[in-house]
Amino acid sequence: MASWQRTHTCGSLRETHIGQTVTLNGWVNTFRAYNDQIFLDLRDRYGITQVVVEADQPEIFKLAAEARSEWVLSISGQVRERIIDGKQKHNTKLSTGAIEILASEVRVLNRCPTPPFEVNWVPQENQVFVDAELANEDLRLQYRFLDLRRPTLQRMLMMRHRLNKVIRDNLDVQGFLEMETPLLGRSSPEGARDYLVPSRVSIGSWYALPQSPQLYKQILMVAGYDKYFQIARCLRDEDLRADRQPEFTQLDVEMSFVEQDDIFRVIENLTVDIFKRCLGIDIPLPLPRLKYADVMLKYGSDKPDLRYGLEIVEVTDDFSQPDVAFTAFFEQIQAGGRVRALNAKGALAKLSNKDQKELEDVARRGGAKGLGQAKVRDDQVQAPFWKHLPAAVQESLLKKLDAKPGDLLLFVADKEGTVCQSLGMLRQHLASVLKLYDPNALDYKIAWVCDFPSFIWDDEEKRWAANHHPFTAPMDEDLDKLESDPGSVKAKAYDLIINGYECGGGSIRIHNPDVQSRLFKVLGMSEEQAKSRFGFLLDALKFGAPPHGGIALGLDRWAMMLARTTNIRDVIAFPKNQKARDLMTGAPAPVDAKQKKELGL
RNA sequence: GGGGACGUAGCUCAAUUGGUUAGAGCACCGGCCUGUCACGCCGGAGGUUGCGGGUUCGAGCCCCGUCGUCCUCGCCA
Repeated sequence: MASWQRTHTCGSLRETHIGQTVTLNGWVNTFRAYNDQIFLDLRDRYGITQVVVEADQPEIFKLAAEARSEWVLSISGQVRERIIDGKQKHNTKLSTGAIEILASEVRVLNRCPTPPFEVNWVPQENQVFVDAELANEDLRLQYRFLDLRRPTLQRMLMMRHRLNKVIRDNLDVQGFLEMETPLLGRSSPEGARDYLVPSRVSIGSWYALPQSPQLYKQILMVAGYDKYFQIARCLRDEDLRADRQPEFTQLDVEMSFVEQDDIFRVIENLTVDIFKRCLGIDIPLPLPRLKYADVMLKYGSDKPDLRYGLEIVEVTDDFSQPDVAFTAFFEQIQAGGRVRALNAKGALAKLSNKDQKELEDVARRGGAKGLGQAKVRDDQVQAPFWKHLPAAVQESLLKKLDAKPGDLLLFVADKEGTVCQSLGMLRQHLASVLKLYDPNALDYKIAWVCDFPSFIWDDEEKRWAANHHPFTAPMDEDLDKLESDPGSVKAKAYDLIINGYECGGGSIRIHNPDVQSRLFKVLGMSEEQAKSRFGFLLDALKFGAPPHGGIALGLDRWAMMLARTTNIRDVIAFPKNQKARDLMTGAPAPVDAKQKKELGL
């Protein structure tokens, strides 16, 4: 008796194999049973092959008749063309559809109870498989081993493999070394909440799991490994989102003797390679470089989706005119605020009254107290405040906003940050409801955002905080203003954005211990505090640190982009839910009293 | 920590807005069928409407609480 092990996969057999005796291993995708004949569609990750079992072989026919969805079978038999009475019966939905296996051997490798939800692959005319109807995500996460059999999840995880492979190939060619850094490290107070691990051999002391390999990679630069990368797991104990997991993966890159442009070149080279080899798309270089201040003004976000225009227009000057008799906006301006607007082109016809009402909720979610809406009609503009505006201002606004009949103009007056946030959210919302882009198209708008401010004012703590992180170098020309005017200091920091997602971020680091000390001082950190927290880094910087800098790409988000999903859990084999729980394993879970005692808890 | 949506058969969803015995498709079980291919046809089984309380003659539907899931704001250097 021949081995049960496969000679081919379920996606590999073609007309050229006709006549061969083969063995396939796989899961029962679907079955169609007659009295005297059974069709089994056998599935593995390569595809589906139809198996026919005839009643003239009673032993195997009986076995096949028992088989159900998701049983694991080994089928041996002859490959034959699907042809009946001289007529071809090919199934064009399957790449293996010209042939089938006439079973001479059926072995049940494992049985399976009726699955809690259907995971069978559904063939389509274009020979692509789609999912059966999706069950609730929590149920699917609980039975992740079944969910992972779905064709779309398999495709997305294979895409992720391709992404990792391209990264390793590309960076190797560019001369980078892949190096590992510790998971058990030291807590650093800046930034996100740490996941902590108690030490058994040093009761009362704790490790922290890394939020990123940031400090280690800088030390590697000091050590002379001038081109480093790592596909690194990072952990942050913060609340989750559709695009955020507590543990996530970064492509961590660091280089010595570089400035911003060098980092851009390396990552642009990699980006082109990734999109070419993962999707067959050509990304034109160089990537656009946008200034932080400009994108905040035009798009109300530091990670704008550039697939559509819909730019925000500054109209503070118009509402500041002395003869404007509209006090609500004027009061905001008096208080130092701004008035900005969006033109939702053609929205009057495209949006229902309910849709238009919802815009106000969106603006409120962004922090605005209200939303000024002006409907541009053929003969007039409908808005409560419009009549309070002088004709010249009306004309100026219509011109600046390029207003045409059928347009809906949306105004927000507030503090600058609030105006940006609410109009930024409105812009995103409008693009979606007005269908300004096709979410299913292979349309990628990638850009750098740079010229970030070094510091932002933390209103709660009443101090300056690092916008990026405290090792980010200020622009050379701003070094003088470090103490006198921290708010105006710009950083050598940059983000990489794709379709509205922040997919990477990095900076040139401070390699001069004096500058590093000055920066800690601005952040309100004393010499002693800095020493106790980052002493090893400050030491290292003293021992001949080369100028260096780097970047980290959020690989989960890259995988989302490439796989065209908005759910990060789709590109992670074993993700956690929104409460950071693993519904399959039940983690986190209580531990034994004995375990706790050993750890001094 | 705040806001929102959802929770009805194994799964996906209905239930004329508080009114008879809570329905359908898929899945499951049984029967029929030799060219199906997400086979088809006939039949069957399957429900503490997440849980607890309340209002009412009467609750899947209304109210309160609670648990769970997702989205979102804060947060995420």
